[in-house]
Amino acid sequence: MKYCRVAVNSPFNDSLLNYIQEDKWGFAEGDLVSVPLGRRTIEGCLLKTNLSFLQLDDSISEEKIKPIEAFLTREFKLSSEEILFYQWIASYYHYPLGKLIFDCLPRILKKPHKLSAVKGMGACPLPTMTSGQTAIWLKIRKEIDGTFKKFLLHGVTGSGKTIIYLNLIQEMLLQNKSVLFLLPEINLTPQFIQTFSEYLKVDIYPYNSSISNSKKYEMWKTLKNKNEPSVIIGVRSSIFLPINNLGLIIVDEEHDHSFKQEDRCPYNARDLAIKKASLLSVPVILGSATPSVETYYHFKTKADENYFSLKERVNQSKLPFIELVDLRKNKSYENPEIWPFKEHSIKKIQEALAKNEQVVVFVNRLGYANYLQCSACGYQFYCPNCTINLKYFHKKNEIQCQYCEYTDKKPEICPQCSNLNILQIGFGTEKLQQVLKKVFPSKTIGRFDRDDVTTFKKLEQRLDDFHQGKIDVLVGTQMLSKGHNFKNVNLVLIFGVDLQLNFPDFRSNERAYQLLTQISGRSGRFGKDSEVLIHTLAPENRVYQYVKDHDFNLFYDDEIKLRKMSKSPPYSKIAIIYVTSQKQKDVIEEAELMGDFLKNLAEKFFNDVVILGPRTALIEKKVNKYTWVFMLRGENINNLHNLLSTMKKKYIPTKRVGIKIDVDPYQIQ
DNA sequence: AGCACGCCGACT
DNA sequence: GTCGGCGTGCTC
Repeated sequence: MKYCRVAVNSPFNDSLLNYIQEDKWGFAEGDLVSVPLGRRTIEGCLLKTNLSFLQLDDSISEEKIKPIEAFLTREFKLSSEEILFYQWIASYYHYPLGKLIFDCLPRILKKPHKLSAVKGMGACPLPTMTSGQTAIWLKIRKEIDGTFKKFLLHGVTGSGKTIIYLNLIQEMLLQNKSVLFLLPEINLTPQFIQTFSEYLKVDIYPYNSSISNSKKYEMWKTLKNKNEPSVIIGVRSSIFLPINNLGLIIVDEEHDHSFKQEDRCPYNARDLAIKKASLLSVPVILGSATPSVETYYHFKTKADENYFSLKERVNQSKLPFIELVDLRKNKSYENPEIWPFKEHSIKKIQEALAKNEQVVVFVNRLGYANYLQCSACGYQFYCPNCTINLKYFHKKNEIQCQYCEYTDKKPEICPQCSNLNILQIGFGTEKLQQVLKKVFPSKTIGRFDRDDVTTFKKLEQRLDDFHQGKIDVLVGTQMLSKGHNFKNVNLVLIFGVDLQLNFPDFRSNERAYQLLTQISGRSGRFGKDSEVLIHTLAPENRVYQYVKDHDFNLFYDDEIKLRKMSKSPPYSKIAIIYVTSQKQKDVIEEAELMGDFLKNLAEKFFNDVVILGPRTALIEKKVNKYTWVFMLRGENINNLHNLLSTMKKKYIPTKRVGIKIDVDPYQIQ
């Protein structure tokens, strides 16, 4: 009897099960099959075939093993490189291999669909580069020789990183190799599709959540076999696309947290890009105006020769002048009509609009008021399903939870003391938009957040309207901050970053610095004197000063000292364990037991690993599920990994709780 | 993760 | 009686 090892789409036994391999099928490694599990049939991928019973490493009795049922498809299978890639990810993130594979693959379809790529025109010759750009291009070009190498392109906002990418991509295409271009969010796709198709004469494939499953499936099949070079512009999940003749991976905005997947397997696509490049022996280029502290540290201490920086903007434009608007001053007179704007900020907007320029207003919060509170008794309106305040939306006249579906009508009276005066605390995009509408009734004030821009189509439309000047002031969240090239914006206003700085997390300074620099970068990209107004209650905070001075190095030097002192990454590795259940009692009990187990294990075998917790998650209850967390920090990566795998193998929960491991977490929830 | 089984209280 | 909520055990 022949057996095989199958990674199945079920968490049972860490997704690795054994099945009988009947000769009639002609199965091989990488084949996608359907297998029986209990009373149902699930998907599986063959990892090892032609094994004898003795070669199965599990202790399992022979009579339990059932035969594989059939092929899922015969027109698609995983290559050995893909399996190696998935195996590495599964072990690094402590996630079941079979679950990972079927999380990543598109749904296998029976009937084929038509796939259309964007046909690159290649009509224009590449724009001439500045001497700085040329120098970097020549150096990287010389280094790209079909081996694994990584490069960091650190160029200030508006320094023209894209032109360098374009030249390198063209170089690859001439060698008949394809290029994978990763960007953090779907938002940036239209812009890059447009630029790339203008200059490159190849098929360009966008890959993101707006692509239907059938298109995704066709893309996987096509790219697996395609010999002509092409360019794929994709979000994080495109790192799994099997590209036949891949020659280069570019990760633009490498610092961006959108590369980190939070649900299912919590991978970071930037780190996977580096891993994939090394497995395939191809170069990888990371680009950013605000590199992550860890990336920068790596290049500065280990690969300085592959670090390249662009310190000047192109188009004769200068970096914007940054003014810190102190919200604490002039407490004596606040104009309630324009709150939270200051007279000064309104005047600045007025001046910009008078010059027929456009303005971007950033606030990292949705809605009208962040929460409501009774002025008499202090009662706050909480979500019944989550430990969070309900947000107030003015136009809908509702209070809403941001984690679950819960909504209620705006209360007119305090349910606790019947007081009629309910205060609106904090502000979001809707509020700023409304204030500006009142102040500038003849202007168009647009909004750009996930409350207002719900589909990719609307997103394209809204951006297009702004580019064409149909919107004068655009008020938006994070969505607005990344990589956009607005030609007529020379004034940007920023609100609410103080909150980010107060986040209890070792990355809060870094996040705030990146956010401020990126949004500021939307101002004055096309050769004018430009300005940014940052509204803050803490202008003396050093992060604001570094942003004001456009000084990455000072920020970094300061931050890396803090990291060293607190033994945070890059001086250590971090993992988080989340314990969840509908029952608070179960979560606490289980977390206590797991804590004892982990601390005991660390003490005996992994001395350098520090275990913090258990404590409640930042938001303890979300959609009626309670979460408690541990943070594990170790200087030796192997010890941290061994501790996690030992826990997974040996620890038997006494309660029915969910356990999730997050290696290299981005934010500690 | 599903799915079944079996135990219990509530409802006509 | 029997419907359904949920605790528990099992799946190569």
